[in-house]
Amino acid sequence: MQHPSGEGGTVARYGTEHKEATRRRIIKVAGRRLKKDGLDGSGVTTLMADAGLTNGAFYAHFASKDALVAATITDQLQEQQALLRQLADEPDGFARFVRAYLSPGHRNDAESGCPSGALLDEVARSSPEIRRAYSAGILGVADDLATLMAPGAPGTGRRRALGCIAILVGTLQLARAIDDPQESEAVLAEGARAISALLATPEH
Amino acid sequence: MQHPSGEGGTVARYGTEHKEATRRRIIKVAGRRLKKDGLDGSGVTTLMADAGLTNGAFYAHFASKDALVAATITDQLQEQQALLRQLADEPDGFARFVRAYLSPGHRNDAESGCPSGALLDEVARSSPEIRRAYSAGILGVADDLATLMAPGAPGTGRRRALGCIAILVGTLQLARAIDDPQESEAVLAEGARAISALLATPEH
DNA sequence: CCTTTAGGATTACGACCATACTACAATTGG
DNA sequence: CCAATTGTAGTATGGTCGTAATCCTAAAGG
Repeated sequence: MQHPSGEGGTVARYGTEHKEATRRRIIKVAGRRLKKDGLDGSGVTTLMADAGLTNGAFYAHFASKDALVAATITDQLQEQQALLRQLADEPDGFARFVRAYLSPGHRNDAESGCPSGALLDEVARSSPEIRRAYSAGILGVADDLATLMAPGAPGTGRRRALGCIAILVGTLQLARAIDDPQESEAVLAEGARAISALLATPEH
Repeated sequence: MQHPSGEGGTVARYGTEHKEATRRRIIKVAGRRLKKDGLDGSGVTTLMADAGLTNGAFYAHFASKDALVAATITDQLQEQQALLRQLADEPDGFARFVRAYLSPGHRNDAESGCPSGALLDEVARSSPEIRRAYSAGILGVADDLATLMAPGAPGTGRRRALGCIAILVGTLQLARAIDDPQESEAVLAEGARAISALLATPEH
């Protein structure tokens, strides 16, 4: 294992970015699968098959399933952050975000939707590793959402944004769970009303 | 299977209520276990062991695990309904309910807390049988919560109550997931603010 | 151009746990 | 004391995570 006289060290036989690209592909497809079938409902074999690989290759990329879940949650929340930053450049960005979040389309497509809406109570039961990843990620999301809510005062209102996230997530989950189309859409509408009500109250 | 001449049918050798009592015991302890470890995280063997039985006896009481989960969710939501009815007789029942729901104690004790807060996103991914049980149960809860919110006008405001439930559930889940005591408590406080804001707005 | 070589993937396996089901035994009321 | 009902214990099948040995291939060097 030791190079007796050398410094050169490891020579990259594969292109340096090949492994990293594979890792990213695994994380991306795992995002969809985990949101669709849940953290406990998705097995390593299935997750790898989604990425076009077999189970054995998994542990060359991640130390454990929890490590993949943590990495995936971090990635998902960063993607959501990027979306919020993008909306910050558009007029009525916040209103458009809320409308899309509480839409029947988002309700019916958990696979490509908000990770919090799909997984929040499972995250709460998960290992510290996963909860740490979620906590750091959601605070970042909250900061960008706060900017979107009050473009004039950057850096303030993270906690108000967390309250807004709680409303959005709870509403989405309830609309998904209720097995009655009319009541489900009524829930989405009530969620939008709750957001408006929250915005109408003074900051603190 | 057909009794050729009889009406009397089955003669109960065990006290008629013995099996029913066992069934109820299973459902009660399953409520705690499922909320603690999740729907996917709890196995039939564990659930039966909690009730002091072994796995084999399970299928004398329930047709499948889904059937038990559905029965348990129905029971849990009926228990929540009973709590709300009880609070309706006391002054400031609604405010007290919200305060208890968004308390650190409830956040730290999912096992004996709200079933929606512990299981909502898993319910949304579950079989039609489970979703039906949840839907019927939560609408009952919403009706009683509506009465608690506006004691003067019974029967109205179910949808507003559903909006309130969404806020409570989302807030509780977020507070449980966040791995930072200060931010977690801030989330609980923001949830209470959101409820107040919702109450301050006109009905429709 | 061809061999060497190491990194990455495959297949196979181990130990364990899941649901579902079935004989068999224990219990208990009549 | 009988017999139905309830519970035990064990089985079947499949899925889980994680590990280990084998194979393949792409790149480096002669």
